[in-house]
Amino acid sequence: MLSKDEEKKISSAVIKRLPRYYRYLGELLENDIERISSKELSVRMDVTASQIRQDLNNFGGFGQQGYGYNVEYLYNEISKILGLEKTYNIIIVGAGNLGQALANYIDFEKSGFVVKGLFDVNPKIVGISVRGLEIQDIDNMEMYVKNKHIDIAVLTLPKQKAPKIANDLAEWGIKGIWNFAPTDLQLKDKSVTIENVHLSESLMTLSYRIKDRV
Amino acid sequence: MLSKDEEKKISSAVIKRLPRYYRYLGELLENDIERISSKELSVRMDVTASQIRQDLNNFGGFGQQGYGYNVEYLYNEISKILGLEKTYNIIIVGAGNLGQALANYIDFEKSGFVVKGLFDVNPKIVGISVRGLEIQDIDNMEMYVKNKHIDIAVLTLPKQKAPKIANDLAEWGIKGIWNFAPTDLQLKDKSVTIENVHLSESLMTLSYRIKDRV
DNA sequence: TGAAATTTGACAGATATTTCACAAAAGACT
DNA sequence: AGTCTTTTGTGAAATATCTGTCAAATTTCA
Repeated sequence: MLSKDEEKKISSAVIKRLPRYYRYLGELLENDIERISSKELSVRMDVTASQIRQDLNNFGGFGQQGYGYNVEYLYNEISKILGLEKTYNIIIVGAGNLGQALANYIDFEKSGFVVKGLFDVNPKIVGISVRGLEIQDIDNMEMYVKNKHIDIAVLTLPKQKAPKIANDLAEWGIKGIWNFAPTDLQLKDKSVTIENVHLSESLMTLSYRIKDRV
Repeated sequence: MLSKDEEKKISSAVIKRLPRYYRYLGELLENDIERISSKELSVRMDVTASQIRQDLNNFGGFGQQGYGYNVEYLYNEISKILGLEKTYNIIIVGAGNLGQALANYIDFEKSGFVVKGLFDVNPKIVGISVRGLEIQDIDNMEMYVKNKHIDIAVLTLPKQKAPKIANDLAEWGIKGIWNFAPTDLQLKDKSVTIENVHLSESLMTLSYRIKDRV
C-alpha cells in the first residue's frame, strides 16, 4: 500500500527494470501461470531474487510470505506504477523511415500509446497514408497539438531541426518527448520529460564489446 | 598509456557514457575547437568534471595539466576505445519497417557499420531494393553469413522468430547481435555479444515519469 | 491439526559508483 | 625568468546500489 504522502524518490535504476518485470509477468500470464516466487522469477530473468523483492517493495508489498506473488495482480500493479493504464495521445514528428516504422509498431497501442498524427516538412511525403493516418504538413502541428490533447511527441527528425521543434512542442503543452534525434535537447520548459533513444550510442557499446574479435 | 596486461574490468556505466563524450567531441571538432578542459565539457554535457576525468582515466591519461584535452586527439582515442576505427559488416534480419529504416540510416556507416544485406521470410518483400540492396530470402542467409564475413546481425523481427535465428547466427560465426525484438535472447554460444534495444521499455519509463500529469 | 517448508519484507553488510579535494605539472602573463 | 593560474590524475570520502540474511507470516503436507 502506498502512503498518501509518498515522497520517496525511486532511483532510475529501479524504474528501468520495471518494464522488464512487466514483460516477464505478461508472458507468465499468457502461459496461465498463477503465481510465482521471487526465487523462480530470478532464475528466469537472471537477476537476484533479492533485487526483485527490493525493487517491488519500493512501491508496496505485493507478495505474500509462503506464497510468492500473484502474477495477474503484480502485472496489474506494475502497469499502474508505469502509468500504462492510461491512454497517451502521441504524434510522430518526422515521418521518414523511422517515424513510419514506429507508427506501424502496433505493440505500443497495447500499452496505451495511441498514434494520433504524423508530421513532416517534406512536401513529397505529406498526404501519404501510414496505417490509416495521413502525413500532415508540419505547419499544421501547432493547432493540432493544442486542440487534440497530445501528450507525447516522438522526434524522428534530423538533429538540426530537433531543438527548435522540441521547444515549440513544449510551449504548446506537450508532456513528454521521446527523442530519437542524436542530440541532447535542452528545453527552456523543464517540466517536459525527455526520454532519449540514441541508437548510434547503443551500437557503439556493442562495437566496444566485440572489437577485439573482429 | 595502456599497460600491456590491461585486465582491469571497465564498468558498463563508463562504457555507456563514452559514445556521448564522443558525440560532443565530434561537435567541438566540427566547430574547430582545438582544446577543452574537463570543466568546460562538464558544463556543456551537464555531468561533473570529475566524472569525465575519471572515466577517461580508465583508458589512459589523455589530458595535460594546465591545458586540458586536445579535442581531435581525444576524439580519436575514444574512437579507438569503442572500436570505431574498424569496419563491421552488418546484416539486417527482418526487413519490415524498422529494418528498412535502420538500413537507410546513413549515420551508422560513418562509424564503420556497413549494411551488407537484408533478409526476410516474407516472399512479398523479397527482391525489393532498399538503398541499393535487394531484400533476400532468409534461406540464403546461412551461406551469406558464412561467406561474407558478417560481424553483426541486427534483429528486427517478431519475438517468436528471434531466438531460433539468433542461435543459428551464433552458430554461423556472428560476433554481435543488435536485438530489437522484445525478448531476452539466451544463446547457447556465450561468446556472442548481445545489445538489446527494447523500445517499448524505453517508452514505458517515459510513461512513468509523465503519468501524474496526463 | 500440527510440524515442516516456503517465501516475503526489511535491514544490514558488501560492492559499486560518483564526487571531492589536492599535489604536481603545465601554461599564461608580466 | 618568475609568479600566478589552470587543470589534470589520483586516492580518499561520500553516495548509491545490490546482495545476503533472517524473523515472521503463510502455505503445504501428513
